[in-house]
Amino acid sequence: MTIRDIARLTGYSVATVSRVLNGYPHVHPQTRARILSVIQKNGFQPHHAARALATSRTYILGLLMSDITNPFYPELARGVEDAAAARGYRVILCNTDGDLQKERAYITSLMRGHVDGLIFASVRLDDSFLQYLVRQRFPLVLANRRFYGLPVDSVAVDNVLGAKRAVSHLISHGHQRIAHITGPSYVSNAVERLQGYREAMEEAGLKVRKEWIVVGDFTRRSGYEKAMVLFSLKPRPTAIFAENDNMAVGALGAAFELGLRVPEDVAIVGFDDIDLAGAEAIQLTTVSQHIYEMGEKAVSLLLQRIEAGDRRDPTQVTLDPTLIIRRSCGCQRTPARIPTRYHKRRAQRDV
Amino acid sequence: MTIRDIARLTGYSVATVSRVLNGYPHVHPQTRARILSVIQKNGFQPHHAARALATSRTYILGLLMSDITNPFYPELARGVEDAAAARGYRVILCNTDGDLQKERAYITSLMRGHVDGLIFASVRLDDSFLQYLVRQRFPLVLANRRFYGLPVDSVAVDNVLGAKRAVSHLISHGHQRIAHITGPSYVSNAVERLQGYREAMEEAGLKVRKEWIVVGDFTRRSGYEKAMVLFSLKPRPTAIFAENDNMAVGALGAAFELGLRVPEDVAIVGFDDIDLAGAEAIQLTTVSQHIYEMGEKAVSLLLQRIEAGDRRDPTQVTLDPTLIIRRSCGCQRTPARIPTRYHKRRAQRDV
DNA sequence: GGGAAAATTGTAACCGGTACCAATTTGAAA
DNA sequence: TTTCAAATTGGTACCGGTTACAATTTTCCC
Repeated sequence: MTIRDIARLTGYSVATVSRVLNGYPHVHPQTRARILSVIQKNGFQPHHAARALATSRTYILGLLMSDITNPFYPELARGVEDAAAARGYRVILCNTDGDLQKERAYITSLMRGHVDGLIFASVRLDDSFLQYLVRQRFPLVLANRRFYGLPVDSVAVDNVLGAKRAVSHLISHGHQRIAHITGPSYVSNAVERLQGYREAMEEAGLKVRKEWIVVGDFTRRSGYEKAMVLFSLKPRPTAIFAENDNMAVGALGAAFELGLRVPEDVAIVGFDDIDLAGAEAIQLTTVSQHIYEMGEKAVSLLLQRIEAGDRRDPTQVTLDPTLIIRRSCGCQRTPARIPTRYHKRRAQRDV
Repeated sequence: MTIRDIARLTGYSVATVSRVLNGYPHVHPQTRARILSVIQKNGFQPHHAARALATSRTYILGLLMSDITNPFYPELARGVEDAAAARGYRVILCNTDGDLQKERAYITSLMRGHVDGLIFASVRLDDSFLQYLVRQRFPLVLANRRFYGLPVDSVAVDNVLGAKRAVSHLISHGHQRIAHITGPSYVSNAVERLQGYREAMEEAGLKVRKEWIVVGDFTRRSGYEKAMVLFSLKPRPTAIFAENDNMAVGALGAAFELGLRVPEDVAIVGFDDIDLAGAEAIQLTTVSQHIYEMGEKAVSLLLQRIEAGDRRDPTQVTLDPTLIIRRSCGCQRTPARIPTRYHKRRAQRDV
């Protein structure tokens, strides 16, 4: 069933049918009604590829991320997908594992008649290739990553401010030995959050011992391992600020394993506010970077770029980080355990 | 830069260039070399939409799921994406929120020249529409869901067996009052897992009290709430088998909030083995349904269907559920806490 | 050297829409 | 009634590939 079939069935030309399909003016209401009813009756749908070829618009966006399995991304992807769907766009998902080869392969393949624009979520990508893309004027936007000195749209939180808020909160709880799990130095987020940590400490007149700063890689595993290192320090830090929730949850696990109570023995604060952070069993205090909104915003920037082309100046959107207070910082205590006596009794009854 | 440009630059015809692009035989090695070098030099990439229109193959798959934010799906999506990418396919992500309208809208739009096939991950979809799709012979496969009586490819675990293994394990720990958080009865997984629970109890000669079976909706929140209900029962169940990890984690939170130790006061077992279940802070014993492999398998079934058409009989792949033993079932104890004395000392030094 | 088969290459008609331009019809003013 | 602009509709050349078929060249064997 093609547009020509509809033309034949209705007795009109393909041009008129096309006009009806696209809601153009200069079509007699009666004609429109007749054609629409035939379209309806036959369940006709315009062919995507044909339309894309003719208009050179696919209404598909490409979303590149390192790994959807990392709990940060599903929420971003959801924000992107919802915003895209609301404006008639579909989303192609690409996992690159932070592998430059994969990134480039995806990009070059997607650029040619595949997608109308690309969203790079915390993508690595060397300067030269990104520069090349920008010069090509292919619509793209960076999310959760900055690239200074290049005229490109981007969305990210104010990382320095977010980190400062987290650390200041810990300080307000009376903590002085605050350790920090940072990320690889080639990630702009890591650098900025580390800076925020330093500034907050300095402004409070606290000095930072260098063994308090350990480098993770944003995985839960690395958070666990690095926290283990921190917990072996003497004197032990009384609080940890981890640069993402993943690592904070790992640190939580390390504390648990050592029998340290959170927040009584050690306070922990994360960054991101992934969904899990709010779980009753976790209750992680963290800095929200409004991941979902970041996804939405990335789409709206991208669509502006697609529709307005390079008549627009590149804009850098900065989201305001907000501290989400839960249990792990010390604002709420750990629930008391049911006394052992009670358990003994119950156990006896069981037998 | 089109194929005609390459033809002009090399002096050959578009047909020959096309043959080179597609690696067809009957091209002189020298010709191939020359054309390839020109393609290389100009960074030519064939236009996706044009190729799709000509061949009526898009090399895109559609993946429908309720919500990528649900921790079950990212891993599935990753399995799908990896398997697809390995065979030259891209994946379009669709969040339907289990909304039948959205599902149908996505499907009808994607079917026309958009994707070569669809993967329905635990999709609701009424019988009639699914039947219609099957009759249309559009390539599709069901993942994490069965549809009995319809000739359609599908992948799923053996839910009954998985549930039995989970419950039997709890029984082997000496539990007798084992409660169960099930899912909505319109979900085939829920029905089957509930059946497995019943069978395991029955085979062990344990009777099931009806208040031990509570209905959740697979969200963490519902796991939390239903566990709270279970914990208020007298006598309190000594173990809970939740039908997915999400709800099990919710139950963990409820236990924590009431000061109940897991596994000493209450054992908890989940289903799925999402990534989080292995976190040190959670350590959830669960039944793995090999989510990643499920995604891979779904793709391989779908591609077979796409390539072989209806010459293939529909196949139902059943994955073997394996019990992943961690802490929450009672095989490992909760680490002892560092004595309070020690904390006091530390606190004094702090001031 | 002749002739058939195989190898190589070219021509042009699709695929299913869109959109420019022209043709025709309609409506209103003159 | 004539005239002209606006409204409506049709014809057809694209978009950028693929591929059936034809044409040409080369290879091989007797």
